[in-house]
Amino acid sequence: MSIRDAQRAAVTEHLAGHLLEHGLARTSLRQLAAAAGVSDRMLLYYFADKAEVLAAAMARVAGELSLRLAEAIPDGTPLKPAELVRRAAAFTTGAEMRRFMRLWVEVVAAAARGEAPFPAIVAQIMAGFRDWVDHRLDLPQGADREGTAAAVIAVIDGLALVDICSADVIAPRMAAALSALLAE
Amino acid sequence: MSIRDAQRAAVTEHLAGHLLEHGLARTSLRQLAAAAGVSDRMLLYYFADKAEVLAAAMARVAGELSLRLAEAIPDGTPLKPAELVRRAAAFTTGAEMRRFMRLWVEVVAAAARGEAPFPAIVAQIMAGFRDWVDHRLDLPQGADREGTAAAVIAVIDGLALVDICSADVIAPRMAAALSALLAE
DNA sequence: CATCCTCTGTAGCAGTCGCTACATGGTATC
DNA sequence: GATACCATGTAGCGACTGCTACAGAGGATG
Repeated sequence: MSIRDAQRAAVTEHLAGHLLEHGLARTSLRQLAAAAGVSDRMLLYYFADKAEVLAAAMARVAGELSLRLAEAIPDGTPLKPAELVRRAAAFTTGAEMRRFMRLWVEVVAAAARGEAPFPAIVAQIMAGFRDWVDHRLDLPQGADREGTAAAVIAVIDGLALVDICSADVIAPRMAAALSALLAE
Repeated sequence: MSIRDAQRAAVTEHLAGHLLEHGLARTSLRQLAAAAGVSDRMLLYYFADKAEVLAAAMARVAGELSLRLAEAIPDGTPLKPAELVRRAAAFTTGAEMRRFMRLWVEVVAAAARGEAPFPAIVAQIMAGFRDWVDHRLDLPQGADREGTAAAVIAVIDGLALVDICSADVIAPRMAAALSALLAE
């Protein structure tokens, strides 16, 4: 592996950490470079442009997220939707996962604004979510798997959205109340 | 009313429309001024600074949103949480309300980023949502009203979040699947 | 008529943005 | 040793950002 490739990997890791810590708040090239401990000039030597920088960092974040999701709820035994929502909600509202979810909401908003490279990133991560849910969903024949998977994701993401804009810690109470609302 | 106040009101209305149409994508002072049909110089004559411009426009949007919510589901007879979610979801995923919800998600993300004046705006709108839900919620004694209200809001917002980053129209299927997941 | 205040256009400031031209030291290859 | 390429720093470009200084037009008031 060339020096360039090694640096590229190291920088990507630092940037992923920076994004998880600060969200999309400090993402000018100069700020990203400072966070990664290199010059902005070198950032654009390792990557073609800013979009590629962010795409690489977000791909890394998505990889970590994917690992944790798979680890938190293995795909051995399918779960009824309500139970899947309960367990996923308990996981994603946990202290460690909040920064992932917060960044995710910010990235979705950036994608909605059409800001490159976020639309493509969001499409990819969202496909990953759908797969994750689909592999863990126990649904009767004839049910709308795709619609149900989307609904499960919506509930999880909704909890994150409300969580990041609430001053006090409301997530556990939301999750509990939600659990009571679900069938079975 | 002075010319300044009249212009201020007219400009605010144009800006609210601009935000609803384009989200937070085109919100530099010069772009906002062009959308309102005035010069950027005048925008800063009518308002103190950019934060006040956005705050005024968002207040107007919030007012419209509030009117429509109150109109869509009057607060005469309280509803069970599941039924409230169903009816609210059916309303907010409608074609006309999507732009409101999309803007809302973007504003929440901006607030999460700490970008003035969005944190204050989000706190205010969120309080309005909580009130709206609270006045329409039929809950047994002893239940966690605040937590349940937050959960209802989370579900609604989650549908919006998934909706704005989905290429095809998935909202109705999500809403239907969600309805099936809810108790009763 | 003189003076003041409200309104508005012109021009531009200082800062940040993404990105690039250029030079240079080092290393590998011939 | 000559040549070519990799890696990196310096410096800065042009565009855009939020915002402001200044001047002038026009009407109201003395």
